[in-house]
Amino acid sequence: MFHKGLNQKIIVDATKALMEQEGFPAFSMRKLAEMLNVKTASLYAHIESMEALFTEVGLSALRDQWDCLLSAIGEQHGDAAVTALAESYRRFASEHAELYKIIMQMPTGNDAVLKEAAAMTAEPFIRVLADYRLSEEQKMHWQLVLRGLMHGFVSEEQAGYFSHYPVSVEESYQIAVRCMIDGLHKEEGESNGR
Amino acid sequence: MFHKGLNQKIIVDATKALMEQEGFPAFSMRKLAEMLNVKTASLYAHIESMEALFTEVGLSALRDQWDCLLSAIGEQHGDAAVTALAESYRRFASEHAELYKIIMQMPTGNDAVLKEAAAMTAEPFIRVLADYRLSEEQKMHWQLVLRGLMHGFVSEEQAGYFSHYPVSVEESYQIAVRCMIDGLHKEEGESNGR
DNA sequence: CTCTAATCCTAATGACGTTAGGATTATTAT
DNA sequence: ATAATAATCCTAACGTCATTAGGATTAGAG
Repeated sequence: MFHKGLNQKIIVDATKALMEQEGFPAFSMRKLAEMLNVKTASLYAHIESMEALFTEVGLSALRDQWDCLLSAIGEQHGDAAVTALAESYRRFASEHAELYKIIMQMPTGNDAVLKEAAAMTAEPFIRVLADYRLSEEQKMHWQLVLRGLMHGFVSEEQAGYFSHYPVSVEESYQIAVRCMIDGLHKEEGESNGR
Repeated sequence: MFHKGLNQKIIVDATKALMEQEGFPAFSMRKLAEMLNVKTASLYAHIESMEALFTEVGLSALRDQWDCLLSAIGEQHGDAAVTALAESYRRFASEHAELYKIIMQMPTGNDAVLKEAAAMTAEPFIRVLADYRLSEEQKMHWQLVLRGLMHGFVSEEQAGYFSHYPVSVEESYQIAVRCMIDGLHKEEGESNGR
């Protein structure tokens, strides 16, 4: 049985499926090859290394996240758009916890990949902040602030540090997001788009 | 050469040193054994497994963090205490980036360990929030909010997602912390320690 | 001074990622 | 149609990894 029609896209998609199913730490080239009814060595005709594969998987997952966030924002603007972004950000991360881990582990090392990943991550936040009367520099700051908050919340939650708390984590998240929105308005008021 | 006086504390300390020096992913039992002038197998007389070792290392790192944060807060109160906590949180994470990764990777699985880790992580935040006129439930929410923000910021920074930005990340962090403090005061005003 | 328990070693196992080189099939040029 | 070329997948092997079993050596208790 030769020429089974293997290619990079098939391998990347299978890797994503395997990781979502068994978890990121349990992944191995052997299991991936078994899943594709192929010997492990055959994979190396289409990918350079496992690390390179992880990069491709990360970029693919990042595109999934990008789609999810942008479609959640839709045609909304201002506070509603921020709220929608925050809600969909947390939902994507919890529904694709393993892929989310890869996204966060990916950019170490390769600078070109880092820039592509950073741009894709930033876009939904840039879009949502466009409606606020802030300078470009302020928007940049608030982009980092929003991303930090959302990622941090999701990350602590996934690590398990927020379990066993006698309060609704969902509600905590909403408090945080509302706090950010208040902060955005305060900043708008203090310096009218200087 | 027998009976070299190996014990768990020595192994844990050496692991921390090795990780801080060469990074978390580069760690191996071989290197650890070499560092201690011992064969790899000998380590297993004092630790159950590598994962168990990681747990001990994580708890030890968490104690280091606990010391660092509490001494930074010192006798300060209110907004000054929150600011000091935020500043020291970010500093500890950047000075001990590899240990910080372990802290965040540790609690998966073992529930007893998770509770100990969660309690130790929470304490500095609980102390800082004690000065605000808020209900216990509100304090709980804001503890999660503050932790989420600080961790998220630090984590994105370490992953590399905040590099190549034409603004001072330090300043972004201060904006975020000030926003949180404003939020705390607003919450105090709306419901006087209900 | 002997017995026991702890300590450390040698040796081996199985899983892992990765590479080299050969066999087989598809594609292209004649 | 057929020969030359390229792509695809395989077998086999290597070195590294964490981990375990069992034996040799040493320290401390009776």
